[in-house]
Amino acid sequence: MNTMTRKQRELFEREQLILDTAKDILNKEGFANLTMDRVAAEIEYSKGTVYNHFKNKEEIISGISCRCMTTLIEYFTRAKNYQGSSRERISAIGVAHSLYALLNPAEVQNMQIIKSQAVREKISEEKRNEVLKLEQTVTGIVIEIVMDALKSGDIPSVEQFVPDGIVFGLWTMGYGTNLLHLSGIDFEKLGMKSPLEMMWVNSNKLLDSYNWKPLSHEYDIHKLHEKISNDLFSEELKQLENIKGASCS
Amino acid sequence: MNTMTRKQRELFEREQLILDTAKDILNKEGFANLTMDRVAAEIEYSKGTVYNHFKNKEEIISGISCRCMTTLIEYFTRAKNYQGSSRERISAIGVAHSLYALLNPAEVQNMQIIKSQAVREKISEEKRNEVLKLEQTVTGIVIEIVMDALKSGDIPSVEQFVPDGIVFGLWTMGYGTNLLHLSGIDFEKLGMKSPLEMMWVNSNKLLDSYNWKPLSHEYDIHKLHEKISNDLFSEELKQLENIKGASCS
DNA sequence: GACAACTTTTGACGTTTCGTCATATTCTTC
DNA sequence: GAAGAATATGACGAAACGTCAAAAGTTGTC
Repeated sequence: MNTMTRKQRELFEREQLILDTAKDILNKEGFANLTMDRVAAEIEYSKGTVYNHFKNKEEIISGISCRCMTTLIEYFTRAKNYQGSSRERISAIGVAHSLYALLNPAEVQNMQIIKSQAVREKISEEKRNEVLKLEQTVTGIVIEIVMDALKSGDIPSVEQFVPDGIVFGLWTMGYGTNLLHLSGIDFEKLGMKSPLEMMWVNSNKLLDSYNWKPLSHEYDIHKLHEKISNDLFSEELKQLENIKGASCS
Repeated sequence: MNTMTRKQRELFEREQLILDTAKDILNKEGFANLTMDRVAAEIEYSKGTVYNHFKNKEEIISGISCRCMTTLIEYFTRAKNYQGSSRERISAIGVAHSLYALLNPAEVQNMQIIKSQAVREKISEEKRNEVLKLEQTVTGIVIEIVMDALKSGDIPSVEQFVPDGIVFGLWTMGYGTNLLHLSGIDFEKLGMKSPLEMMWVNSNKLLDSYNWKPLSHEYDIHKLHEKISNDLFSEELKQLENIKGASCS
């Protein structure tokens, strides 16, 4: 039995339709072309109806962002549950992040938009907390892995603030990488490795410097990356191939 | 003799006035209240005149951002010219970044805004390149220090892509930290160190992992932080004290 | 199935802001 | 001081936002 009445279901589905439509416009035509009238026209309801669902444009953005983060959380959860050493599991988080960024470049941008003050300041307390909570879920997953590593002794617990330091380090590198990715610099042309590759190397170095065993010189980090990709994200890898293939032809 | 005519000087000064005014509004009342009419009223010129200087609102933001980056570049240059080991000089970059973020919290936000797609897509090619060029100046300074360290042997040049990796790592951590700083999470309340402190620790760990001598266990990183602050940024430290004092009373 | 009470949808409307442009004003030069 | 160039002005049209009274639809009751 469904817990929702038909009415509620309809409402919920329309909400998704609005988000889908808005996301489409956003991806295809950019933030400037995302207007309430446009969304209303596209879903073939009146503007008032759209406003019944979302108090303003910014809350639609927020809604899109939340759905994006839900996908990310799904990836991260898979990584957390990876069968392997704690170091492999935290590495899987890195792989998850990369794959997510590659598969959903537009979503990475969206998550950027919602972080800008202009959008943030127009969103209701409630919605802001929703985003915050999802963000905490994400960091929560990472913290769990770090805690496991501390308990099992894979990380020596000599220093204080180790978990925070590691999570903070990975978090900042991840977001910074996304930001750089959007900044319009073509790294390959400058003779640099791709941002995601550099991030993979650097986050491994960071983990090493926290003495998270086994240290990366004891194995091949690129092979591990491949192994995790295949083990956990084979489906996503295929999708990626399709996208790449399509954009080349 | 001045190279500009009086007319040009007036124009230039008005441009600065517009930027000052806009920055004030932005800081005090947020992005939403920054309107062209408002700026025009405040500087006591007509809207058309404002549009003579800046093609649209976004270009004003861009202008503010450029001025902010110029300040940052000044700080970074001071750090680069610090008399000491290469490791101390790169550390000075970290100190410069922290101090900058503490002294100009609003500017950090502004630089965030300009990175958002919504603003970016409305800025002319020309202005976008101006920002890009400043950004390259910033990274250029850091790269110079890394190169010096490689030449002097402070970093062993075993691996390829070392300079890019280091710059990329510091860059992403820096921007990520700024982002986190704005995200509205109160770290102290969560029992964590402040973002800037965590960044300081993590970036030192990153430098260690690239084997940048002397490694941080050979000295006290917190004392070094203090020393650099006093040597290079005593004026800025005083300003900081004033701000803190004011906000407590 | 008729009626009342309640919910949802609609789109016209007032408001704000943007960015333009014809006109007015000021400045420069001869 | 007049002609011509440069600059400033603010009224104006267009585009979006967000609201709200009225219309349409739904549900429950007799």
